[in-house]
Amino acid sequence: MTVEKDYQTELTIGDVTIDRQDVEMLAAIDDHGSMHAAADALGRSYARLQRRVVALEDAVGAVTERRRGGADGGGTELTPVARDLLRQFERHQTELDGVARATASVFPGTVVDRTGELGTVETPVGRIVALVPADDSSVQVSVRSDAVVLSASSGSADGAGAKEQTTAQTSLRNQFTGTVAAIDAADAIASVTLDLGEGQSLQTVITRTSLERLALESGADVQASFKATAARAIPVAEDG
Amino acid sequence: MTVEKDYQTELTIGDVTIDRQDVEMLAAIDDHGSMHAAADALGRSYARLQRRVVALEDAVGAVTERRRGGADGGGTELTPVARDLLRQFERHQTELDGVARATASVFPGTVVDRTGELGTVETPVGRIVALVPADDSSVQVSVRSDAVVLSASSGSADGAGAKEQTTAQTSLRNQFTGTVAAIDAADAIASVTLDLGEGQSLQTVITRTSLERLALESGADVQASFKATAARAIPVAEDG
DNA sequence: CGCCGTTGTATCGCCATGGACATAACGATG
DNA sequence: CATCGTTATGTCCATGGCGATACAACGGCG
Repeated sequence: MTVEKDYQTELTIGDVTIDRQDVEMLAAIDDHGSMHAAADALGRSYARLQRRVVALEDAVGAVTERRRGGADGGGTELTPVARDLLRQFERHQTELDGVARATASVFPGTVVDRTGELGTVETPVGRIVALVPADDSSVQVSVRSDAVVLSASSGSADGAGAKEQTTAQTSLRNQFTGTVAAIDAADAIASVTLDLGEGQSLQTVITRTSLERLALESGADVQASFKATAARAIPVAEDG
Repeated sequence: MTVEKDYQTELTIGDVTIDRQDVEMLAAIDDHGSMHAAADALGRSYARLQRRVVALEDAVGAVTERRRGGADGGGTELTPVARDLLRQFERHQTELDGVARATASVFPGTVVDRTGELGTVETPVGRIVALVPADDSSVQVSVRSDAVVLSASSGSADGAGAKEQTTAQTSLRNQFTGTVAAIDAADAIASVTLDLGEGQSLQTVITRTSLERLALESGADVQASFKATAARAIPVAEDG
């Protein structure tokens, strides 16, 4: 039994919420130039569609310019407001698509310190500074794989010295060293799995160019860094 | 007229989708120990709630253990499967909450090169290597503020040399220099707005500790870096 | 063995959603 | 002025979601 994480995007303006169906409706009107043709194309009833357009305009303002009469009988065109709405919806959706599809690595831990939204979480692989939401002590820290920065661990300077230096001049608060456990390279993007020890692994997505530039290969040592604001702690229930 | 970006999280298992209402229902059953009490607490009808539980079990499997009879008349308890569902839903939601609340900076541009999912986008502030979805040339590049790494620009080495060196040993493909335009510091987290020139700005969220460590103040020069896999290009309609 | 409070199940009715259909208004064109 | 295809609006009806109610089944307990 597989569980699919899903979501429905929508835009709320005042007291109406525009969902995917509304967006498809507006797009169809834009495509066909009339509400009748749009309703026909969508397999919906004209009456319902027209009512919805009126409802939207009541709440949002002028969304369409509707003409009736004339040689062609009239027609309906979208206003810039409507096009802007379509753009915003599209962008909202693709943004969520992007972040929702991205894989994440999860580390169990306990919150040992807290300052405002920020906290320090004790995990098997060390302490992670992350965003901690409410007042929970038992949490899971989730790190999106597109937020993890890899850097060569075998540079000229090595060990704690290099680490100190790097953290001192960037805003990367979390830094771990690990060995490359697996590389899954596609055309332009490669997924790299790091073994951090203690049975914990960290997933990263980097470009193939970076993969080659860092000369990564299975078993190699690398440093993985990520910002505290990219790590999010999620409360976990105490029971099993 | 403000537009609120919103979304409804849900879990899809087979042919049923569990939405927030279902989750609240299960949680109420867990709280009160019986479906009657849960329906009462939620202000819903018992019949409807009971039907929903049956429907869920038809699709998901044993979600509750329902006993009838006995001194107390019986009761309903959640199975570990149900608790696991609740956890998954909660985690899914907080994950989306986290990334959806995060602000993002947007740069208009055109795709000038493409390799698989990856592409190079020409923007007013320079070229950005980003994930480009479909075959569009006119795009907007969106960079989440929690994915931007700041580093001191006024280090010992300066200019192109330092830039080359940094990019060579990390997986950060995009690097820009800018001046701090605004700092909005909260308890533990600060929002930093960079001016990249050409009327473009880049927003970043960093910890207050990093803010102090980098000695950032308005007008200071900093280097902002982000991974190509953290930048997403979104197609934009050609018309206005 | 009856009591009790719960779970199971069926049925009715209300109401919102939405399609099907009819009718009017509109305005350029012939 | 009639035509024509569209918009605008109202009415009817089917469907589904959901509350309300009723009744049976259950099983420990007094």
